[in-house]
Amino acid sequence: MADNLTGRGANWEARRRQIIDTSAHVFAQGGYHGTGIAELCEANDLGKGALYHYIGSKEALLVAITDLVMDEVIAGVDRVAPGTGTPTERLRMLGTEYLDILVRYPDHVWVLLHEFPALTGERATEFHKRRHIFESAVETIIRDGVKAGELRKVEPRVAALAWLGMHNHAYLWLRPGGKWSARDVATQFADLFIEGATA
Amino acid sequence: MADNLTGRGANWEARRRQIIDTSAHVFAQGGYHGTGIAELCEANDLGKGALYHYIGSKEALLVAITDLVMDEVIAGVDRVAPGTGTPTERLRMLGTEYLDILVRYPDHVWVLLHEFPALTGERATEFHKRRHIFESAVETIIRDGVKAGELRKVEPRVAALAWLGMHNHAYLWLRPGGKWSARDVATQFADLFIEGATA
DNA sequence: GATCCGCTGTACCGATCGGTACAGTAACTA
DNA sequence: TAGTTACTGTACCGATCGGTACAGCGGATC
Repeated sequence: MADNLTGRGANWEARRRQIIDTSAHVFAQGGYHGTGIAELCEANDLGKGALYHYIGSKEALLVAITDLVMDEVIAGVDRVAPGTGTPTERLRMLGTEYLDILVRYPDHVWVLLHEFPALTGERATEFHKRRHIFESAVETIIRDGVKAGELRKVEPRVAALAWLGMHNHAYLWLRPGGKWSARDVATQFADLFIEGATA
Repeated sequence: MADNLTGRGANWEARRRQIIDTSAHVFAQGGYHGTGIAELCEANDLGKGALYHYIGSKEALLVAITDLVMDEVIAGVDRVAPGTGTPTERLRMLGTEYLDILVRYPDHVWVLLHEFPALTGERATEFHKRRHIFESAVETIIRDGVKAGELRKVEPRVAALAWLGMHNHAYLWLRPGGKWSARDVATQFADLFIEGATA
């Protein structure tokens, strides 16, 4: 009997995941278009035949990398649903969740944020849909904060973009085992965003 | 007699600049590695011979695009030198300067922020040197603000990275003729960063 | 009118691009 | 042991890559 839907064994799944992770690292170094199939083969210590047996195509590999991150992001958004605290509390939680993903998957996130324009067709629309879920979650929380009188009358869209910019940008410098932990930085970001930097 | 140092006429200079701008737009659409020379030729309505007469090489074109932006950024930093106001005033000024550049050169900035890892050798080191000038200018202003008691005891490096993230990220959505002007957004960003979002 | 020179298109280069075909191989099953 | 199946390396595909060589063009200069 088939023990999964793909018709492939568990080994296949595990090896595929391994290839995705390794390739994410290579893409993060040289970029998607800048990295050739030959380079991926070498990094994964595989021939082209074997590689394509697992990945299907170069773009499918890119999709797998981005999906991995977006799955986590969407799960994070769900965990910070309405009713799990005040708007500012939820904003703090979401920031922590997001930076945690960023530290756990630095290469995958790098690829996601840098190369998503290379996605085509429905892969692209699917990605944009999920990104919109995340971004509008932030905006909605801020809007709720303003409505509740917890935040002053900021422009929710601009404030959300500021928040997203602060956090997204961390993919360039926040590293596991670095000087600051994801939790540290998330707290400092939240303090800055909510309280400001004024003495 | 030679009327300039390059030995090329003024027409050459003007046409070159035009090619740089057009190519920046193409790169911003398809990425540096994702765009072929043939595509650049078509966009500029030029043969390969003519194109190379002006640009020298593909990477030289990338350098020209990034230099154009960095020249402006460094000039902006110089204009906000110490003694031109309090730290918070200078931070507001720098934000306005930066977002203004971002709106005036949306394509060039896109290329800069996305493709600078493609720079090699001393072109790369030169770029990093100039980027460091900008980033440490932000950090120094914040440090001065804390020292002067104008800002609370934030971690200057993290706060600077938050500030840079907010502003850098705007290259993805801030557009000339869009809903918000660079000045509007700069003010809102500065208010958020300095005063926070709390009511 | 001859000469010169900035500029331009065309033809071409070797290398690499992403991807496919297929023959093998090793391990497991009947 | 015969057959099956998942896996893998090799050879190869046409297309495109970034870049070069060069002949020719037109307009300015003498």
